[in-house]
Amino acid sequence: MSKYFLPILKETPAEAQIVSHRLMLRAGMIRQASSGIYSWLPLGYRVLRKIEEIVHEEQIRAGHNPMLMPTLQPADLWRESGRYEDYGEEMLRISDRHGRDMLYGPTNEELITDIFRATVRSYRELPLTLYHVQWKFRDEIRPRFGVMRGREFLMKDGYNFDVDRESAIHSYNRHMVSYIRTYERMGLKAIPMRADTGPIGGDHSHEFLVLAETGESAVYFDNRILDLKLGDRVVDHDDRDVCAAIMNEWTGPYARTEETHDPAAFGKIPEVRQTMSRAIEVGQIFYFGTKYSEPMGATVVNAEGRPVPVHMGSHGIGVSRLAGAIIEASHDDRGIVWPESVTPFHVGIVNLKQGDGGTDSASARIYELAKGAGLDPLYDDREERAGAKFATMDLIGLPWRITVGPKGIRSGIVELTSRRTGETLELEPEMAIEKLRLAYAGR
RNA sequence: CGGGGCGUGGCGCAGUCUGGCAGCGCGACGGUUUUGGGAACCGUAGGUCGCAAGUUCGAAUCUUGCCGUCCCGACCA
Repeated sequence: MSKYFLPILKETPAEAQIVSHRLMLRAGMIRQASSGIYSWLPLGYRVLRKIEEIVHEEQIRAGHNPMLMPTLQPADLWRESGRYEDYGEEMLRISDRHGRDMLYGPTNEELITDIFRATVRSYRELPLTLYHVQWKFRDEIRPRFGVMRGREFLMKDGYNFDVDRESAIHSYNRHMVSYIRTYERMGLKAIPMRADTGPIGGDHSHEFLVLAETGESAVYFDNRILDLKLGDRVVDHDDRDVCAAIMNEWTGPYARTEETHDPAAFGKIPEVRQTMSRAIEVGQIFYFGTKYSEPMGATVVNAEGRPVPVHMGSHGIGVSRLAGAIIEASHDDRGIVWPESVTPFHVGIVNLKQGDGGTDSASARIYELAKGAGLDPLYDDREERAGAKFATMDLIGLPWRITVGPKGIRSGIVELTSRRTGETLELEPEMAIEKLRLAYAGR
């Protein structure tokens, strides 16, 4: 820690209104550059990358192709789809030195469709799903809540291309499955809810919402949906029936946002299961048919040899927003409580008596043992009192802490403490590392 | 865009009404004593008081304009 950049704040910055924003600032994860635009400091950047990595793994598992498109796009493509005017003030428009109209991409349907139409000719090259994780800019009227509603934000956005509606619906269902697993892995209970389609358009859409007091959306649902779990279920993402069954399982119980809420249908649920809450939107999937492929001429030749516009869908996960959403869902009065899967470090090592030969060498050895076991440790080797070190560890929310004290180390014992439960075990260092290795296995 | 705040050292704030040496707490740095839940003492550094113009002998303070930022509303894949 003496070599790390971790600017902890004892006092809460005045501008932060919600708990995730306060904790991210206090834990030195982010720093505001301007309204709705943030720098990700080393600790925050670690979390952001872990979230992004889980997103990638689950996309690739579902058979989707990672790529990277630019943030700056030519305006002409957007004129072609008709959205250059439609998108309005929320789109940041820029011109280059030659006076060409450019824009900072708020989404990528136009660009991906342009790539597709230039390269794909036959239905035999379908189905195809391309995605990337890239920074977006939407010039919100009023950014707020830190990274939860920023203007610049990191988003995974994907686009599927299918020969007909039936295939595209399978792509939709497959995305539902991959998204459910993605959120589960982050320790979140994200509920798919029927959604409005907004300016992206289309007639088939679900949003994924994480329950949180501070959420911007009011939601209504049958609490049976909270019991659903994908867990370790092995899923063949190419199997239409399997994906459709999971889709039906998760969209069976009533779950709607304010915008699509149907009080009559909600009223038919047994009263004890009727639940109202606030929630944070962390993703959305759409099927929009030929909305972009028709005006932009993205066609393939079908099995009968005739050109047909491809059926498309798009899907988004708010990667940077998730960092905030996870904190909203997992914190206590002392600080953040990271799920094992996204924690910036696996274990914090607290040397209670810095400068004591016994604790110094034991702490250094445990640090090396942890690294040898494939773990990321953070060693608090600062000349601070124990209380300050504990408070820092609690604030930054690492799931585990190893405490190295002079009394214990004389008999070769350290303490392994869970951030979530506070439970403490007294163990030899090797045993503590072994327990951690098992706790993180598969994450 | 409408309404309401705020802008003074890294952070949190007082000082502005009523013009007169730019302050407090935390943090940082150095030293000493400490070390099992945010230590104590001594010392040090750090400020174009958001920017510009104006009024005045004199402006953080008054006037005007601008900028930034936060909150409520409208907006929001």
